[in-house]
Amino acid sequence: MKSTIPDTGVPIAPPAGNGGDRQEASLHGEILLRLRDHVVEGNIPDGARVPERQLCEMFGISRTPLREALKVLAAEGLIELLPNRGARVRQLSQRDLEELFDVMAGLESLAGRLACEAITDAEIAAIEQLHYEMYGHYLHRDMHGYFQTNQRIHESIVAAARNETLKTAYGNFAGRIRRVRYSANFARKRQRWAEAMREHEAILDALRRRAGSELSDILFQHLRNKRAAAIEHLTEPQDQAPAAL
Amino acid sequence: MKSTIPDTGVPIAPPAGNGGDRQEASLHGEILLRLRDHVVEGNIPDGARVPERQLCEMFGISRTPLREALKVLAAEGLIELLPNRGARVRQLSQRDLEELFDVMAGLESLAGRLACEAITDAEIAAIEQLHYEMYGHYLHRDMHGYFQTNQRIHESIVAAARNETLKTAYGNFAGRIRRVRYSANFARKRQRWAEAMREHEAILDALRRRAGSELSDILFQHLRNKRAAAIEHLTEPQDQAPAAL
DNA sequence: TTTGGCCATTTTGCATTCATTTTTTGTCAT
DNA sequence: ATGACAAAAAATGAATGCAAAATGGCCAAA
Repeated sequence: MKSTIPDTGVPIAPPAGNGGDRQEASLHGEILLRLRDHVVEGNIPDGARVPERQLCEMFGISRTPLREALKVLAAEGLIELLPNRGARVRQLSQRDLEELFDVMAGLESLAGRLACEAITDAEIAAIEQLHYEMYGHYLHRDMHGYFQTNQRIHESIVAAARNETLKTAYGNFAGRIRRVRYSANFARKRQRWAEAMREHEAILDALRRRAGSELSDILFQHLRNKRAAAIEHLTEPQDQAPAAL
Repeated sequence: MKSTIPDTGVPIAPPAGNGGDRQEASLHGEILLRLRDHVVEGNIPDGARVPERQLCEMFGISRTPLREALKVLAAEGLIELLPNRGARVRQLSQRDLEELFDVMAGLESLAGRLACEAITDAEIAAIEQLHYEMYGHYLHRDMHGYFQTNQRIHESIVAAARNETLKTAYGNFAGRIRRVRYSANFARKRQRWAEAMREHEAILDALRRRAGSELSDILFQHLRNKRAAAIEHLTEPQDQAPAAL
């Protein structure tokens, strides 16, 4: 029996308006963006098989552009392609996470070093602004606000490095660990939280003095501590994390 | 066109790396490796249009797997895909090169830091061995040998970092600037060469003492100097550009 | 009840085909 | 002769078709 392919009702938002730099003329590019988001946002359970046909119906396209997008996502490390057995959302082992966090640490460390070479007073002022905003969230115990502002600070440092290649690579790696990164900040160890605030003070201080090498060290250590918190949080997820296995 | 791929019994490629795997079961994977090599080795002039048909004939396959490989190479940054106008070998501007060198510097810097955490005495001894070998090439003014050994030293440091994710990323970026990197070492400024040797002494020294932060700084500066030499060499290539390899 | 093999169905991988878009070419007018 | 315009040719983007492999079900035998 031939199941009629629903070519009319596309359940997922079509191109529509795009905010930012996300726009692709071709269909495969469009699919790539949407599929990447779909995966990063965690709509597919870890390690689950994802039949092409299902994704095709979901996006209302044929298999060719979808398969092209899958190949790219596999190259990015978001999914893995098993020969003749389809695509799976890549299951990140604890070791994978440790490695990813370290690479992120290296990239942010680099970003800090480069930022000190070129950052303007205005940019520093903007980051200071974010810092105080984040401090406010900290005082109010506003986890979500803290997380958001924290992200923006780190992104500001990366932007201040004035290196598009670095920025792109940073974005790629960040995408791979987005969910974990979020929960890492949610580790409700108040002590770690206060520690992170102090580290951010040191970051700001080094940035003001344009002390590249020093900032590099501080950022690396900061990310290393975040990594420890994340791993710790994942190792004992009895708290409230979804079992997922 | 029968695939006739010998069943090596390799069911699943290790999920650790994605770009560095040296063998693929599927045709598109095979093509990806061959095409990447083809591009990296410079068989296609910079910025030249590359008709799909031509590549298809070259590899003896149809367009589908080839196009999949092209998408991946574009995602890696080796080529660029112009909408409805085909693939071009990506032309690297001077700014692109500067950025790439800086990212490489950041990754090696990270590698050095991580290596200090886990490197064994045997590994250090091996690197020392390479170092003296390289010194021999330096004394004999053997550029090619020097380049090769130099590469192996840096790769050994990356390997000692024990981070497959880092290793893969490093390999990707290294591929993008392979030719330039080579010619960078060919800059026949004797002064720079001697300087590089001294820097390598310092690298080895810091590595012996497992001084991670210090090694991180040295490696970054070392790559920065290499970057300067490369850019300088490219800016005035009237000298003797090693165009044809 | 469990285990192993056989066959139907589904899914993947690649080739081929179809529809646009781009590029080239040929003709005509200035 | 040169430039503009139109049609032909070619290339790209996407869809479809087909063979091989994998998945799952079924039944027989231990």
